Amino acid sequence: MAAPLRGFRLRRAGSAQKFGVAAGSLRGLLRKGCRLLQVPLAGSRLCLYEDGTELSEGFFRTLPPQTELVLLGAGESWQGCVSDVERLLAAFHSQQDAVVKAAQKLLSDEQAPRRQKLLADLIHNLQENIAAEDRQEDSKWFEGLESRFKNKSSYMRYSCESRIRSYMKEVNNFISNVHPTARDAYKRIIDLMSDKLKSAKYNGCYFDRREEEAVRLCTTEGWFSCQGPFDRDDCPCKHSINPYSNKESRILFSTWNLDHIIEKKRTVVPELAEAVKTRDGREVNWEYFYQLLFTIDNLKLVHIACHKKTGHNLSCDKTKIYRKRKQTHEIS
DNA sequence: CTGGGGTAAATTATGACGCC
DNA sequence: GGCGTCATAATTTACCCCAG
Repeated sequence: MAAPLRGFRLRRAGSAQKFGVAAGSLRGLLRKGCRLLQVPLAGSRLCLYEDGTELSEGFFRTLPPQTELVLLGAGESWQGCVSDVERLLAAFHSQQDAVVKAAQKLLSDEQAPRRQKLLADLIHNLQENIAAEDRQEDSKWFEGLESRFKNKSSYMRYSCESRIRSYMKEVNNFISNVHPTARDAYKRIIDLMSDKLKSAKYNGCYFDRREEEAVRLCTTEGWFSCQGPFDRDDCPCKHSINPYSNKESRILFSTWNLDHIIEKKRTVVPELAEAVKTRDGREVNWEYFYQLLFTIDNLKLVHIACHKKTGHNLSCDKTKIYRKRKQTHEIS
């Protein structure tokens, strides 16, 4: 059941030359348009010439024939043909590019490290695109990332999830060190923790700027501040970073650590194993250990300079290792 | 054939420890 | 004091598997 063909007027973002193309679906129109205008299909989209609205399959079906469209390649964008604000922004953008180019030219001949750094930082700061969220708005940000990542927030979310997942993996790996008689009980706790983690989506919310303020570690713009060494309340150096701003910041952010205040490997996991081994009829308060391992109750986001790798010499709260006895629980 | 999930190996930095 | 080795902390990368 092929949909009837309808004609449209296509052009590239930079050109006034228009082409007539007929298709019955958005996919078909994209395919034909890309072939005709010699644009790689991957990452290409169509939007209204009028105001830049991007076409979805559903929206496409509502369009009258001969609608004026712009065919965008990966990373290109079209803001629409009219708005004064858009013109102003476009003008500003082209100026900014000129400034960046000039700075880059100066930088290429610069020998003195200090001036090199100043220029590089300037370029770096001008090339931010913090507001952009989707791949097509800021394709540079996504360079080197797998194609499945469609917007910045979901990638940042993913990167947080994988960090947290690796903590769970470490709890798993510790099984071999758990006393044989305690292994089954330890495994049961692993299962409980895994389920809770899954339902919490591996706490990916920490890095996701779209999340509610209460659960994210950044501002709505994506700014993260270093929370300082594990044994201080603040960061003496006032480190901050916005991994959403550009590729370099994104990569740099991966050197920031989620530091366990009470250390995971040296303390929390061994103490959990010990608690399981010597529980002696009591019920291990696995949710306390969950907090210590996977939540910001015990995690600090720190710049690498504030990440002390020395022993923290902290131990778990002994009063929280086991559940209160059943009786007291039932009375309350 | 892509997206989602998982994992093993590689990478980088640093502290701890013993030895000469 | 300097050196090699091992352990620890944290992440990235490439790769595999499975479902739709």
